[in-house]
Amino acid sequence: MNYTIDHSSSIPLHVQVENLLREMIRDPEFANGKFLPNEVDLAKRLGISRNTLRQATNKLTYEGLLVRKKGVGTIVATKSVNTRLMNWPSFSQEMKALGIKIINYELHVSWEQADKKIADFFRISEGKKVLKLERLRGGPDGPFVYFISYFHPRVGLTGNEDFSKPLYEILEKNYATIAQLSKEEIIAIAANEFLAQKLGMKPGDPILKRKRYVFDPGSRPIEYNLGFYRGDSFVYTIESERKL
Amino acid sequence: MNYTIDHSSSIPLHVQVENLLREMIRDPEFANGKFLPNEVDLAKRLGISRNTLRQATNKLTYEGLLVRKKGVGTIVATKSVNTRLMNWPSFSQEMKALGIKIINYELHVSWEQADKKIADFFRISEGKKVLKLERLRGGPDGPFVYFISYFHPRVGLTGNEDFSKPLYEILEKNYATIAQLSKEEIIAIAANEFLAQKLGMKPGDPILKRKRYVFDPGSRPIEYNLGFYRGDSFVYTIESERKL
DNA sequence: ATGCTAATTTTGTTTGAACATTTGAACCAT
DNA sequence: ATGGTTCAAATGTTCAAACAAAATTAGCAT
Repeated sequence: MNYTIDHSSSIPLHVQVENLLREMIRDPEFANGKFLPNEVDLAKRLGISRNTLRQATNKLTYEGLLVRKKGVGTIVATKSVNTRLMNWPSFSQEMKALGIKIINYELHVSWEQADKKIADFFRISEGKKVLKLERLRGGPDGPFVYFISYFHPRVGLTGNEDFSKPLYEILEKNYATIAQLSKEEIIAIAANEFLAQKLGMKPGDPILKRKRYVFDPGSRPIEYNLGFYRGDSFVYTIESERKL
Repeated sequence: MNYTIDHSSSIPLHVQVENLLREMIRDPEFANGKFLPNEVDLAKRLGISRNTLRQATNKLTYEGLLVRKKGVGTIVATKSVNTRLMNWPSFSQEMKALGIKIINYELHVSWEQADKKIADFFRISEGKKVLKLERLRGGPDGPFVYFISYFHPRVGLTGNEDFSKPLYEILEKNYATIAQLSKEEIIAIAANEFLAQKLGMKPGDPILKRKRYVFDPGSRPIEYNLGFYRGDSFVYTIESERKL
């Protein structure tokens, strides 16, 4: 592998090194607990000073991607420790971060009359048609989440979009609608017959139910989302900060 | 205000400066959009090199407490800008918001040897004694959550505190320890014999398990918290904002 | 073998210096 | 006034060097 940096480039060396290291630690040769070359050598190899190298590693250390230990060396943080504050990860991003390849097991698009709950949230009249998207998704070992999404008519979805692609991509690229704020509710429920069958569980098994209300930058409702996660396979991770 | 630092102390200068700056920016004189003294002057005034000062400001900048602008100066981030994430409600606050009066059904305090998991999180040696707090709490209709908390020895709890009062009150008032950041994991599990008995459910019933890692403003671990919520009665609510 | 000691390796801390880049203000010519 | 240039101030980048502190390793004495 030939990780090198460009001294004549206009972008700062420590930024180049930072990006380079981000690639490095994704590389199986270094990933997950492996040692990085020691600072003095690595700096020499890259043709930069140790300080500049540390400028980059400092940032990655803050983010929790690297763990340094005095007298020992620098290792790539194990995944469990990881999970840095991504402000609001979409499902695809969440899974990618965990190194899980997403498989769509089922995908169903339909137009449905808004019931009271949805009409209230969307602030539209009851009975108006809204797009409903149902997806059974999971990893190589089988499905582990059943999604139901309703979209506000305003976003202009036709139902003919390619929903195998990440949702945020469809919304942002094709419709310039940017989700901004979400409100969530999470509870534990027992699987009913339907969900048990979809997720490969027994009725009564624990399921994580996540309701998500999504708003655009103008605080207008754009999506109502329900997710049913297999209790044994999904870990929902949150990182939050307290107001002073 | 005579902010000074101790050159003979064993704790690194840049850490002292970092803490000093944290106080500074809470000071009304600097808080909220005010300019910090320029780097060269401030370094000189503190009797340290500019690099050491930047080591501290870098961290605060990364945390979003300071905003630096080339050619202009460094200002304290305004709170509105800094509200990058939601407030972080404690259990008491959550319940109060829902209009539920909290009742402590059981309360048990003990000292326990830290196992590997806890020792790792607290960054202490395995087997060291830590305070363990177990609480069965709920509303008028019965208990609906079982809490287990472990506290870092640093916070200095004796075990004789009045734990019927809100935790954050005990920590902030008596020990000036302010929780700042938390990491959470939520999964759905089936109730075991013990939890079913405590929460008045049947074994196998769905339970929401919440792991919470709590850090102080210096990112030092202070509490490890486990919460087991009755699936049918508790709603966990989250509000988050997306970075643009 | 066991346990202590010393050497080595590696990251941590700190300083000083030089130059680049960006911003804003002062100044000047039209 | 307007526009452009210059200058000063502030942060940004980068290097070289020295010593401190912690962890591991090697070696030595018992």
